[in-house]
Amino acid sequence: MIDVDLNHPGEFDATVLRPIDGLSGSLGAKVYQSLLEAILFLKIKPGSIIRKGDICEQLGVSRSPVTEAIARLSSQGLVDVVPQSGSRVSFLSLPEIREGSFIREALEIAAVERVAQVRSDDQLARLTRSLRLQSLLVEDGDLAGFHQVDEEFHELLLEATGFPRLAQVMNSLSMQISRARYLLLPTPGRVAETVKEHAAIVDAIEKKDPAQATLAMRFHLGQLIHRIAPLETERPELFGRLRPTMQNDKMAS
Amino acid sequence: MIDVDLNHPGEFDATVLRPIDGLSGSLGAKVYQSLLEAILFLKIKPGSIIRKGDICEQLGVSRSPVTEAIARLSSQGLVDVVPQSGSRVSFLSLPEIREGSFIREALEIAAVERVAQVRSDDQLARLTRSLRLQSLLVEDGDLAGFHQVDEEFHELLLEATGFPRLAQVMNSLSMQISRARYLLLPTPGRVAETVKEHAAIVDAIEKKDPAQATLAMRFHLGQLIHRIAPLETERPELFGRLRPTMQNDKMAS
DNA sequence: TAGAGTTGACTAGCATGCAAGGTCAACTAG
DNA sequence: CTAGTTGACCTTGCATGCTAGTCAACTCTA
Repeated sequence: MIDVDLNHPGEFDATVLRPIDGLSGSLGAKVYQSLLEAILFLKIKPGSIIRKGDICEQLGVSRSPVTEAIARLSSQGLVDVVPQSGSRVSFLSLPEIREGSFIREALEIAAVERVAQVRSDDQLARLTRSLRLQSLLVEDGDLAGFHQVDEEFHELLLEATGFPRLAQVMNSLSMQISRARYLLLPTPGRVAETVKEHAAIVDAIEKKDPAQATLAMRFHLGQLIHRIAPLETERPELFGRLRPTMQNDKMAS
Repeated sequence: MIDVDLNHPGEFDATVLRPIDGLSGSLGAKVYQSLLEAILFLKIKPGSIIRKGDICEQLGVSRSPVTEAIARLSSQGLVDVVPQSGSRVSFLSLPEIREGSFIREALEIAAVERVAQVRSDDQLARLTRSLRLQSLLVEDGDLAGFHQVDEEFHELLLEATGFPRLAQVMNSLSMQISRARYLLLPTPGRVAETVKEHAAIVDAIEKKDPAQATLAMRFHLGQLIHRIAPLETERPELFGRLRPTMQNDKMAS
């Protein structure tokens, strides 16, 4: 009776939303950040129905900023909203994750290819420093810290292209991946390999060898999808059983 | 006196917005489409101040759907909105256009590389057909029609990857480019070259030669930025004199 | 008993009133 | 005449009442 039926996913536990007090920006932006964090860290399970009214009550705001935030999440594919009916956190979808990986690969490879050509010594130094920090964290077994620095490393690479918005774009495009990635507890063995792969990338950048950098990055990113794919059978409840009804949103960005 | 001062850009001419009657989706979606068209086709000039109240009046809707539409346009960089002050259509910015071109190049090159490997005969046939159509339109001197088919050709390529959202993503990312591209009246000489470049891409895809396809696409896309760059001096009024105050929108996607 | 039709409760979307903040111009003081 | 100040107007952002559409449960009928 209390058993969870996926067709009737219980309303999400109310207390998972971070209060918006410490956040910056407009109310809508605060609500967005709070919801985004909850969804990315899977504090709200894929498939959960979200009621605007509940969120209003929890966060102590009216429906306007909540609507704004949900619209944004919807445009990023994290929330499916059915007009006049309801909204739910989107399921994970392996096809969509593959597509996201393809896009991410395309952008990061192009970025690293460019960086290998135009890098400054200062940028190289920053990458090398990040690399040393990664080794340190691995030795200490600080997996959470490593995950953080790992993301920063990729951001550093993207910013080194001289295109400031590139990192933002990548971030908003690969949120599906971020969510899946959160499921992959980093293992000591894997992080060591990751550092090696990062080192290969930095090495190629140092030598200003675009072709080599491209190869290293391609290999590195290829690892991720191989680790994500098994999740579909391991955690089927996070993936929609049937393809999420990809309705053609006329307003889709 | 009637002369336009860029610091006081007159409100945009009211009649440029297509009525929302013939459009589909929610009211917000309709307003979005109407505004998007007006901005992309430069019916509203960059730098123009847009007042939600005016738009409400013109389209006969309330502020809610207009706000929704503008929020969306803002997230795509087509509108700059200053809280409690006003909104304006963003200026063109060569750095941003370069960044957009970089992203577009990365994605289209990756796409064509993949298509050259996994294409079906049917997909190749569609591309070839588009190519023939292009030649036809060039012979007829139908430049407007060519522009349309040109865009469809690139969409066709992206869809051939098997990633349905890729074309959408590209579209929303390269709206700055679309706007700049609209300024480049296609010339008979240029379209002929374009067809040749397209033919080179299709040829490589036919031979399933990813490396060649990549090169051909890279060359093809490289032409665009070379033609856009001079616009900054030819049409300075469309580019912000000072860098648009890229405020760090906390909600930026 | 099974199925179709109806009804009711719930949702998101829309309209509109209100408040907070910013801009600009006129006015005042030096 | 110029610089600083102040105040009114105008904008967006937020709150809230209302509308319409959807889904599910229930009832009536075959």
